[in-house]
Formats: sequence, C-alpha cells, structure tokens
Amino acid sequence: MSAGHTAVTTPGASAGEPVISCETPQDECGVRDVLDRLGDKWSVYVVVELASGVLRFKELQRRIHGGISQRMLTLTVRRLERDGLVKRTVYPTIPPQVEYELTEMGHSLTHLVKSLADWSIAHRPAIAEAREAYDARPAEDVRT
Amino acid sequence: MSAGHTAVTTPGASAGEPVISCETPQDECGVRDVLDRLGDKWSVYVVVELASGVLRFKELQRRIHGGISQRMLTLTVRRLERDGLVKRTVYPTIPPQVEYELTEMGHSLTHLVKSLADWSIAHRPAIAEAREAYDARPAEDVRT
DNA sequence: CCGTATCCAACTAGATACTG
DNA sequence: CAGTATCTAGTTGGATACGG
Repeated sequence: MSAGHTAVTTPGASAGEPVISCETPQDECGVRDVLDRLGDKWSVYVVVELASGVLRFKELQRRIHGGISQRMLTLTVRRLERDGLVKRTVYPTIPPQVEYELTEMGHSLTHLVKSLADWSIAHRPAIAEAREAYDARPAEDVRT
Repeated sequence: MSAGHTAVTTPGASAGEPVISCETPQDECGVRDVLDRLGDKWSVYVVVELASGVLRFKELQRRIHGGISQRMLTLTVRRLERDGLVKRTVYPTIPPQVEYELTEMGHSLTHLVKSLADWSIAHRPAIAEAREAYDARPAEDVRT
C-alpha cells in the first residue's frame, strides 16, 4: 500500500460511482506491471508448472504442452527470476543440473492465476455466446 | 464450472502439494483466455475508465493517459464488445454519437483488475529490489 | 464525431545450429 | 543437460490520411 491508491465499490450496479480510481492513472495503479509479466505467452504456464514443485529445465520444458522452445523457456524463466518470482539453482555437476522453483512471492502469484482461471471458466460460455452473436450479425447492426 | 478443473492448496508452503491442477493443461484451465483479453496494451485501461460510468469515444480517448490512438481504441473496444464485456450504443445523430459502458460481465472483471492492482502494489517494492539485485550481479554469479 | 484504410516500426516467438 | 547465437516470420502498435 505504498504506491497509488485503489478503491472499489460494488460493481453490480451499472455505473455512476467509481469502481477503481488511481492517483497515478498513467500506470493504472500498477496493473500494467503484473500484466506485462503475465501477458506474454509462456510465463503463466511456467508459474503453473512450478506451483506444484521444483523442476529441472528439461522437465519443465516437457511439461509445458504447447511445446515451448529452449529459447523461449530460457527467456521466460530469466524474466521470472529477475523479478524475484522464481529461484534458479545451479549444481555445477557433469552434466550440468539446474533447478527452478517458485519463491514465496511467486507462490503468492498463483492465487491471482487461480482467480483468473476461475473467472475465465465461469464466464467462458457467456463469452463464447457473445462472440457468436457478434460475429453472426449483418454488419450494419450497430443501432441502439 | 463446466470446462477444466482447478484446485489449490495453501501456497505459502515451498512446494510439494499441487497448487493448481488442470484436466486440460494445454489451455491452462483457460487462464490464457483472460490473459489474451487483458494482456494487450490497452484493454485494462479501457475497462478501468469505463468502470466509473458511460463514456463517449472521444472522452474515453482523452481519459486514457498513455495517449491511445484512434485506431487502437477502436480495436480495443471492438474486441471488448465482441467478448460481451462492453456495450456499444450508437445514436444516429449528426454528428454521430457513440457511448460505451461495461456490461455486467465487464463489471465483474473489474474485481480481477483490482486483485491484480493490489498484488502489484503490494509486491512492487520487492520486485524492484529483486531486479536491482539481479542486474547488479557480476554475470557469473549463478552458483547455488 | 467516429470511425476505417494503409503503411511502417518494434517486439515476440519459432526453428535451427552451436557451446560448456 | 542447459543453455547461447542467429535468422526469420508473425503480430502488435503508432502515424497518418481519408470517409460517412
């Protein structure tokens, strides 16, 4: 609670009262920070996989189903490590062995990821429906 | 609760127990859906501004401080409209007038945005510290 | 006023090859 | 095993000009 101010009221009401307000609107109360971290293609996958325990590089790569390349996995874990969300441990053995695990802060992020997942699952049908309705309309259907 | 299964345990513990598990790991319990929607540069800003009420196109553009272009604002509100998060109302007047507002679903999203903001604000100092520590190290400091 | 169309710059990500 | 280097393709976003 040091930077920026955030306030909410019940969002069920259509509009009128402020739901989110920031003293520094430029950086959106800092939401942008998290989004930049989670918005890329692979970070969330890595966090989710590491949520259940320590993993080595190759094992981590195998578990990510989309088929992440070595390069992208390296970039992703490096970013997460730099932000203090992932701890990287190198054992100078032959062959080399590197282990990755979430830090405390990284684990706290899994809460957010779960919230996102829950919201997504809950609203997926509604979103799919909205998309179909939108895509199916005659293109001049933009009146009130 | 129709697609995918999600489960959590307390994430304070270092590791071991599953924190998040999915039956369809490929799409990460659907987190990817939300992230794709919120991960772009402007969606969150639009949602935040609309959270406090109905706005016209130009007014919306003015309120977004990063200086969003007409093009990007159009693309962003169209995506949000297509997903059923934003309602677009056209008054066929001269000059034309278009109003944007959050739908119920859109308002429920502001909860998530607030969670993201809170987490970001709470951990921003720790992240900044981690980055400095990471950037300041001698580049061969990768031992245990 | 509210867009759409076009062009262009920047960034992201994949494939591949090579190293300690 | 765990990367790094390089090259290339695809996507995103900004600037600008024009249309209803």
